Amino acid sequence: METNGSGARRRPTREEVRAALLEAAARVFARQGIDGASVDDVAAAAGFTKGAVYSNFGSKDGLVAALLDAKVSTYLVQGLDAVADTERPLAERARALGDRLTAVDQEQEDWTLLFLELWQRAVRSPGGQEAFRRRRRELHAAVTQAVVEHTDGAGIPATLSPDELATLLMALTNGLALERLGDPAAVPDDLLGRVLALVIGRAEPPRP
Amino acid sequence: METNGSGARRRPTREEVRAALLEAAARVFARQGIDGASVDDVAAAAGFTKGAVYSNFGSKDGLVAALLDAKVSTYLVQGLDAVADTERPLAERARALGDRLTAVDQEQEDWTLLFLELWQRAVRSPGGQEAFRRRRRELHAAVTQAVVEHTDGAGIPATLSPDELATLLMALTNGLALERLGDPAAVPDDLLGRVLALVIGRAEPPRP
DNA sequence: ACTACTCGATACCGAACGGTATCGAACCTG
DNA sequence: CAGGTTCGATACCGTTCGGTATCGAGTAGT
Repeated sequence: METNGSGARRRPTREEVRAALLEAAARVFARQGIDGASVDDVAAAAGFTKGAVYSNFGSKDGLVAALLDAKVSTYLVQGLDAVADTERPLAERARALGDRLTAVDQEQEDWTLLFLELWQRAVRSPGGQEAFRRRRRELHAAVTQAVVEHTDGAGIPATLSPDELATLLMALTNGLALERLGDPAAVPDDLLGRVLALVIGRAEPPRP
Repeated sequence: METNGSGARRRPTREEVRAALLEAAARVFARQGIDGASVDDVAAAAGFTKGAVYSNFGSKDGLVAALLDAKVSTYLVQGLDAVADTERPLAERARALGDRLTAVDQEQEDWTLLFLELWQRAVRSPGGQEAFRRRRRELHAAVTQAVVEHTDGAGIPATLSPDELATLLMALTNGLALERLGDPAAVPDDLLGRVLALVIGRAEPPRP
């Protein structure tokens, strides 16, 4: 099974190679852009050569698709986890959610940039549009359900359905991330949370 | 290309050529992406060849920069014009503004896509970052001032400063446009207007 | 230990692109 | 009409990149 230890050179597992390539792709693509980075660049950043990429992913598009899959699922998990604790009052929960999403955006810095580019590619490519929209709907549905569970019975404004609230939440998160990309200082850390609390807790008076 | 009334072949003005190239660039870049479209493609779409582009803009980046300038100013004019009429009540004005911005996004369809790509480029390029941030601040300042003028004395929530309201407005517009890009049906036309009215007119009760 | 197989490394190809040098026709000027 | 200038058309170059065919070291089965 393994000729590990001292002396013998071990060949990395296929999974190890895959993971290393994906991680390198995320870094390099985010920094240089997907079109701006060559397959050689990505492979080299992972300590391999082109051959490894084509052996594992078939094409550059295959690598991009795999990266999209990995990242989107990560995003969904993060989002759901952020709204997991159903203990505190609603407005406070909204504020916590905003802070959490903001923190995610900030710690992953250039991931936003890559996310935008993946979005563009998906919209532009004829085949990818369908798959992307399916993923998008899944995420939307998950967020909507979470919204329903959290706001059930609470005094949220009737002007916004849970469905629309989910859309608003996603749009706001992405929009603020975009804004922060252009000018990090222009977007306070707690802005998202305050806006969410404002929209959600409309029935309650503001407590300074 | 065109024959004049007197029978002689007329050469188009330099300004005509410039305008035609910019218009073609907006179309072609939006559809194929900036990196995805060659200088030949753009020139051909305008009825010219590469030579015209390099004679007028010096480089592909020069063309992109000129296009950015033209489009951003258009955007600002549209936005300011949308909030121009200061007659109607505030909430109603907010709703009208939302509808107007939404309409702009919809009629220019793939402009959003191009806008995103320009944004990316600006953030990524070392020199462009500064110029882009300057433009961004100008736009933000203009929007902030408009917000101050419109909400002066009205009962807007103290949780959001005019500055933050401007950021929120821009982020929301872009975020919803992004969302609509992925799934046009998921974003109702009047959502932006309703949310704005909700945030702005927090003091007033909702009128169905 | 021999053999068959896996899979990344290497060398290479054809195409596409940005950019440039040059050419020639359309326009000024006198 | 003549000479000069502008400016887009054309041909061409160097480079880069995605993709492929092939090779060879490491691995597993017997």
